Amino acid sequence: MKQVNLKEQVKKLFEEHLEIHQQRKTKERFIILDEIYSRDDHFDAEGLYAALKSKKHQISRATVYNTLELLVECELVTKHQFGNNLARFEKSFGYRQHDHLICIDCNKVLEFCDPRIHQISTRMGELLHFNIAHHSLILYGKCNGCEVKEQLKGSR
Amino acid sequence: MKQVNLKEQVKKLFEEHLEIHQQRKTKERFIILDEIYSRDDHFDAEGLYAALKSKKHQISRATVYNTLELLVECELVTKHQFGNNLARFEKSFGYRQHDHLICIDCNKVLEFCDPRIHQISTRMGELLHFNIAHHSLILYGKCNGCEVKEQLKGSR
DNA sequence: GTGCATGCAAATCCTTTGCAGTGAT
DNA sequence: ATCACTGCAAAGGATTTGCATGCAC
Repeated sequence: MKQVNLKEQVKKLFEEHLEIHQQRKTKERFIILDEIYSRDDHFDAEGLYAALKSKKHQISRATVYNTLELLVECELVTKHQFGNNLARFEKSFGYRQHDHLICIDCNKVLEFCDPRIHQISTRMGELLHFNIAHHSLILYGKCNGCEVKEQLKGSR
Repeated sequence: MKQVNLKEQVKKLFEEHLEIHQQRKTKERFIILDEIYSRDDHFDAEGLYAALKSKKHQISRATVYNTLELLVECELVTKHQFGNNLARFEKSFGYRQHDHLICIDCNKVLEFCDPRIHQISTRMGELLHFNIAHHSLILYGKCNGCEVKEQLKGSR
């Protein structure tokens, strides 16, 4: 039942955020939030739109973009730019802060944590007089599978 | 005369790269390389195109994009995605590897170095069986100036 | 009822592509 | 002389915007 509780929690948080900012609690917004917290990947706006459509929800692209922005603002969703110019998103409530590792061949995304990143962030903020809000660390490389595939191709 | 030597060095490196890959040494390519190594900022493709135009060089956008890609391939230029979906570039030969700190209000870019990032990169590569090629670490925050400005606005 | 949010389509921004002409090899 | 590279303009993909309609308040 952990899933259910998580969804209820984020829904409550979203409602609070909307109330505080005097924004409306439309059904579209909650359908989108629910869909995002049903997924477990790094999706893009178009993919989310398609998923909603396939579930017979008539929600426009504009609303998808609009709601994603709202959810990023209230920190229930995180936005990433993984190299290509296509924004990717992931749910962010209830998960430990983490960073990403991406395969430059197959685009597979892995996650990892390292406390040193937070240390670096804090230290550099102090040193350079910046009030750090968040960060993005992406390691680009080739995953084992793609590495092997390439070697096979090379030796042909 | 350090500048001149640097420009000569990168020109030589670019020529070698072109020869090895059997690509042509066109004057446009060298004009673009020279312009990039005359700058000292994080520019975008359009800005580079505009700079060339203002210097009376008739170089098309297509060639600018094409050459940037070439220069990224031979590692004379680095490409970044700083949040928004607009690629930014900087010269990368002769400079220590570094990461970036960006003001989310005024877009100011600062640079910093921390050896721990390389350690993290190596460690995670081993742990997750990735052959890491490069990384991107961006710290987002507010610079002192913007921070002060905001406080003034708040207390009005 | 008021006016914010939606849906739709058009507009915009950045980047890539197709193609005819040019110039490096 | 060949054919990779260029310039141009059109296409493309992601995102934003304008406006009429709908619905949360």
